[in-house]
Amino acid sequence: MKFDLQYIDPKSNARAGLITTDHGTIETPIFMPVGTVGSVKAVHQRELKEDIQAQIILGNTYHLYLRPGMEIMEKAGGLHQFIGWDRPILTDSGGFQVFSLSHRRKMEEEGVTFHSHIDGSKHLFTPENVVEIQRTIGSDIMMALDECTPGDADHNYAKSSMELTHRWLARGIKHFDETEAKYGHSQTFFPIVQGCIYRDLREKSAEFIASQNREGNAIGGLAVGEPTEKMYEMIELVNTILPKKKPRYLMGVGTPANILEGIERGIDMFDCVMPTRNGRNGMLFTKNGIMNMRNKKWADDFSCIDPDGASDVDILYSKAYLRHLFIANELLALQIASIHNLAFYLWLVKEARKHIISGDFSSWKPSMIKQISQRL
RNA sequence: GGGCAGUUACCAGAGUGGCCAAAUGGGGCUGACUGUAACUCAGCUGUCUUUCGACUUCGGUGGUUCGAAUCCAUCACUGCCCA
Repeated sequence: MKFDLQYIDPKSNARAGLITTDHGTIETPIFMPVGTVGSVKAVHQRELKEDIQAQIILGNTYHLYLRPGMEIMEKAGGLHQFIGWDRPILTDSGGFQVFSLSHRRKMEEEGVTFHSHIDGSKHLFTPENVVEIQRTIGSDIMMALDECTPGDADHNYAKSSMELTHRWLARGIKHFDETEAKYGHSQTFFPIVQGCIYRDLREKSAEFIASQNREGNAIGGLAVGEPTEKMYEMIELVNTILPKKKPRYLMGVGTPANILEGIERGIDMFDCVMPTRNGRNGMLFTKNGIMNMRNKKWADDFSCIDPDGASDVDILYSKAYLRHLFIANELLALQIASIHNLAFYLWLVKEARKHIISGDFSSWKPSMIKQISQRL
């Protein structure tokens, strides 16, 4: 993997760059659609490429390990082959599942023991076997096993959780460096900053992560219940420490506004389930604000979904029709909403990149945030 | 013409003397959703009131009773069966 930092906004920490992988180049800042189980829910690969213009998507170690399992994954020749996607893939390590399925797990020095949400069977993730699994998946960018510290953790818990994440990281890196990619394309390994909302911990974690000298770095444990302002404060702090010449990935974030604020603070990569999940639940993000498509007010609004929309579905279908599809529980509603929202997210980061390059990001951002935050 | 069953909120449908403004589903309205156990979840859905609460309801009318959606009479309507 290679990162070229192309432009830095004169008035903020926003940057534009290029990440090059064996599966192609990614223009940053970028939003990465989440395809947990090897599918961006309700969206075809063709739509991902043509309508949404996704440059990289996510997969998830935890989910793919449980199903279809690594035997099938290896026989398939890796995730790219398996799902018919020839662009880059990033895989999360399962650290977030350790957090979100917390009532079914046990953290230990060795790793995390958890029960499958599918059949209840017991499994162990270690920093090493998670690297192994991601070797088998064949993701271009793999993530270290971490504990995603809850946003309301106290300092003591956050500190020991962070220290465990750091010890796991050392083991993960060692294993990564001792093993090889399986399918002929190269892989890289990102460590993850933790530390909850505590400045001293975030600083310490960012320094430790930076010292590992990997090709890119991630910030985790944010947007997990802490106040939004705290999140911005932590991003700002961590990015003063993480190296400028390497991509920075803010994990799991967020709303369109969160993303612009993140870009301003020097983040290059984002992923979030929000455009797809909220889309499936009837919420549309547009340049002019947020719409709940189940609301009655759209029932006889025959104007197109979004006249300024970034994808064909925005012009092809009316608000009234999309509302009808949601109320009638039709699958097409989920497809249209997912395509629209993802296309909007990708449009937003592309637009941000343009303004970084043209040098007026700082004046463009606040007006954009104001516009997209309205409720329609 | 005779017999039987039924009529409950937007719909379906429980409730068969007080704990009933009335279960449950559906439908409707409004929210929530941030490294996806999520086409999910929550609230509201007779009227008035911010709440407490008050008021009007269970086909119509008239009774019985301290008290009726629930019991009785009668009328209307619906379904099924027999002529």
